[in-house]
Amino acid sequence: MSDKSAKPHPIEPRKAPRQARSNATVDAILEAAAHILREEGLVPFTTNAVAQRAGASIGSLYQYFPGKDAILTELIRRKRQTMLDAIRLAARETRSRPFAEAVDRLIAAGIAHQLDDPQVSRALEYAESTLPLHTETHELKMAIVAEVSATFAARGFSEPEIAAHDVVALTRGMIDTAGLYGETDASSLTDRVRRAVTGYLKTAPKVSRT
Amino acid sequence: MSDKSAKPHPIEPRKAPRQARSNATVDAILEAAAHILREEGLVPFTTNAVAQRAGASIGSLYQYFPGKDAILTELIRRKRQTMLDAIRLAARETRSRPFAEAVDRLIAAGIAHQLDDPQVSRALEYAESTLPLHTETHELKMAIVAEVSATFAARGFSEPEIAAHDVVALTRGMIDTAGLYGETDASSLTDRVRRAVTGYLKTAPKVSRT
DNA sequence: TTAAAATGTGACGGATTGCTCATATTTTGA
DNA sequence: TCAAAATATGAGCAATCCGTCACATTTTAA
Repeated sequence: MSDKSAKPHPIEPRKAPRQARSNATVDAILEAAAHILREEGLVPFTTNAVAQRAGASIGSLYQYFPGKDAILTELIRRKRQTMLDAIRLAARETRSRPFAEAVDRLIAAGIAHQLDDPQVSRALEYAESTLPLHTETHELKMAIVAEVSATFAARGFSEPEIAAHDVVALTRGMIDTAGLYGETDASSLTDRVRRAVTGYLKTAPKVSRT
Repeated sequence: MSDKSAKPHPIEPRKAPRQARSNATVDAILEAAAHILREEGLVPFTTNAVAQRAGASIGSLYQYFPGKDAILTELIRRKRQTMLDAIRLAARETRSRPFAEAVDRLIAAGIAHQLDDPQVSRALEYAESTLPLHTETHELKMAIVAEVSATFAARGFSEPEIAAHDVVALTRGMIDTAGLYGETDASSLTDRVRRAVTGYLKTAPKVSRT
């Protein structure tokens, strides 16, 4: 009856490390966090466990993070930034290359993001849905769609945003499934994803040349 | 140092209810479990919370389930059975219908499964990855692929398993993303998924008619 | 009717988790 | 050099959570 449901755990970091030593501590904490997510998952992911694994004291941990959710948030933000950078790089480096190559590079960026550390990715993915990060999530998706969309628009597709949205979604689906099955052959996966994307794009409307 | 990582929580139900009363209790527990997953997620999902919400005592709960994981497992199994039934029905009812209609029906079954109760679906999806259910997961995927594959084979595709695998994966990706965005317009989603599937299938090899 | 089986109850003990705080150590900057 | 700022420590408390167990109630079936 009471609002037990709302658990507004703080998300933002407490204070930024100012010295090299504390910087190392924060890094160690984040690495330990990723390690636990990778090896044991979200359930045994506790502040005490993270601190211990990081070789730091709980006190130190709480100096920089107000709780486990803040650690997860930081992990998510870093991973996202990495992927977005890769996608932007791929898009920009293939501006004047053949379309097929541009598509390949974008797919490769997405695959790298998910296939690298799939356990951690999956855990963070679910964690994200329980965190108040929806605004950021939306912004990220928008940024990704914007990049892909620009690439499509430059090649004459008339509804680049929709195409980008759907291409990203179906690519994600295939990549996730592959990760689930423990597929490690990126080239085979790339090949099949390319076929799906290409097939889909053939049905997408193009700007009519009058 | 010790193997704290392995937490082999029991998964199988303890005993089956024999009377109508206990049957109702088990149902209430499962409904309460779904409710908590839907409203609060995996973190506040505790045995005590489930029992309280179900209007049963913890003692009763532990009479039928050895722990929270067993409840999640049962939830997953029931949901899966429902979806598989729907897919089989769709496949069988469209055996002698136009191919486009068969594809639509299969897509609709998948969409219904995910768009109905997306919060619960997401929670169960992550939970599944932490449970020793991989064998069952694989069997389910095989069963689904088998149905879709049979449909494809009957229409002359020469690599129906691969096509089915990829179509299921990309469909899942689009549906999941839609669920994430809170899309509720099933018709729009169906339309876009159909375009993706159709586009992909156009690149799939067909049996050559000699 | 009645004994056995099935079912339901919830207080509670042991274990875990989140997190603080008083205190110790290191680094900085003047 | 040395006081202030930054950083690190970990015992320990409050708040859960899990899960059992002794006992009460209901249902079954002979």
